[in-house]
Amino acid sequence: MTTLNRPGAPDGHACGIDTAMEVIGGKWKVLILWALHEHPYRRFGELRRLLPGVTEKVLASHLREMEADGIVHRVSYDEVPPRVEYSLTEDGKRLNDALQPLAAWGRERPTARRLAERAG
Amino acid sequence: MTTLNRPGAPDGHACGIDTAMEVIGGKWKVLILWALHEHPYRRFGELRRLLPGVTEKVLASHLREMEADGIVHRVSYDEVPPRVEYSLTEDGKRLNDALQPLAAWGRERPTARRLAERAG
DNA sequence: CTGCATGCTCACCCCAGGGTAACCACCCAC
DNA sequence: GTGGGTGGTTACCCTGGGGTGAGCATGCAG
Repeated sequence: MTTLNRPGAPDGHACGIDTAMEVIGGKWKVLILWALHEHPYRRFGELRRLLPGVTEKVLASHLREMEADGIVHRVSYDEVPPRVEYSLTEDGKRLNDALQPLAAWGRERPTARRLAERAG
Repeated sequence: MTTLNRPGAPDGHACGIDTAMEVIGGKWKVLILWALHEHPYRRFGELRRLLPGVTEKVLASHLREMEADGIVHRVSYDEVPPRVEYSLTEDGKRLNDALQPLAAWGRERPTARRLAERAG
């Protein structure tokens, strides 16, 4: 069971966060989202270069899932060499917007304790 | 490397989302956050009952990490039987607030494609 | 003495998600 | 014919996060 198995949340709330968490649950998904937000209409290789450390396999599978989730749009041009362009859908843009407060929280937070712990 | 290994994000943005994602990265953390938001000052056992499916081990370790991250506050009363109360810190409350747009996105989203796919 | 209730810890196992690397089909430049 | 660049796929391996179940310290009710 990879989903959060809650037909009704703790006390009846639909909550919705778990839905969102599933969609952005991959290791690189928020970064892909962010990259596509900053650089609309990128090709596979460009995205790969924008995300140092990601492997082709993982990038491909993440993009595929995000496409299935309707947050990225994929356009394949029938050329040689092949060209594919990825962009955010409207829903993806809204997701990105919804992530901004979280990003702000992350940036503002008062010197997280566990970061020190990890560094040490 | 469990962190997202980005001294500077894709193109120089600090981004901050990855920080937040680390903090809420556990399977049950957002639900704990939510539960503590709806029911402030809950005991371990109560929390457990609020999150059907979570095991003691995982709940304990998640609470521990969240405490280390400064988003939950733990108060242990020297009684018998032991009593421990968990609550959100100010930072935790802010995190919860920051999650609301995400929750809204999750609730509003137009019939996610992969949900159907999973059901089928 | 037994059981129950609390809030954990410990030892163990399992599997999915992610990493590694090779390969494919296509065409062009050399 | 060899190499490069495109956007992938396939096979395999490996780690760690989470699940399972037991145990522990304590005191009270029965």
